[in-house]
Amino acid sequence: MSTNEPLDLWLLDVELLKKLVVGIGEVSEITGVPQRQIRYWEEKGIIRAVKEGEGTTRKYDYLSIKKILLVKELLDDGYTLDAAAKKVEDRMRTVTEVFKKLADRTETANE
Amino acid sequence: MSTNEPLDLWLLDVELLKKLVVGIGEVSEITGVPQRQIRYWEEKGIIRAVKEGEGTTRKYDYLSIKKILLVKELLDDGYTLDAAAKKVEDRMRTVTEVFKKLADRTETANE
DNA sequence: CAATGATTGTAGAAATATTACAATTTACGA
DNA sequence: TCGTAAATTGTAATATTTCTACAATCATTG
Repeated sequence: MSTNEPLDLWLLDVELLKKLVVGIGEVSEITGVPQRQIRYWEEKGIIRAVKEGEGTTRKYDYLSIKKILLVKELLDDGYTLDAAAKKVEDRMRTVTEVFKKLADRTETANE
Repeated sequence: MSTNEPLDLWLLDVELLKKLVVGIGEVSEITGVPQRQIRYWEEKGIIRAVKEGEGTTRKYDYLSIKKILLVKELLDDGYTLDAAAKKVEDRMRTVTEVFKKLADRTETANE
């Protein structure tokens, strides 16, 4: 399927992707979930922001945004917030695993 | 090499990746290039930020950050800023192409 | 209806980022 | 060494974005 694997790997640069954390405003724009709601979900322990220190602003990484999108989807499907959270948890486990594997692969391949 | 291609593709979600734009502070942290310098490079037309409207803050996407990292590397190697910019331009052309291909692939595979 | 879950509103303060003007440093050929 | 253009850096005043905290509003269901 892939005819140029090395370039693909270079392009992905999962290490960089992991560092890409965006502000709540952006996340809201991207996902369509209001800032207020995102903070609320965080309050409830469903989402976790990457705080970089005390008295700073929230930052969200790729996986968190993915998670927010999933929760939103499930809510639209009629799930309860807690139920959605639980279901998403399972899904994220798999994703995170693949993410790690991918990271390992590119880590050794990229330099 | 990849034993679980569908999941990999789902994980990548290039569409999402394209929307991931981060503030200049983050970019500075990630790349190690001072904010001031990033703005300067932009002034010179080497970097391009994704402004989301008039009178708003700068945002940078994955490829821009990649670019900043490349420029920085070349500068450290003794290149002139203009020379570095030119060299990076070539490299980015390839990257952008692959990026597009990747996007096409996942676009059709993900929903 | 009452109670719980989920969301939304907002003021005032804190954190981040912007612009614009200017100074400083570096590299290098005359 | 001097001049000069390139490159970087400093910063004050202003603008934008985000934070917290307290509270109100809907919706669902027993």
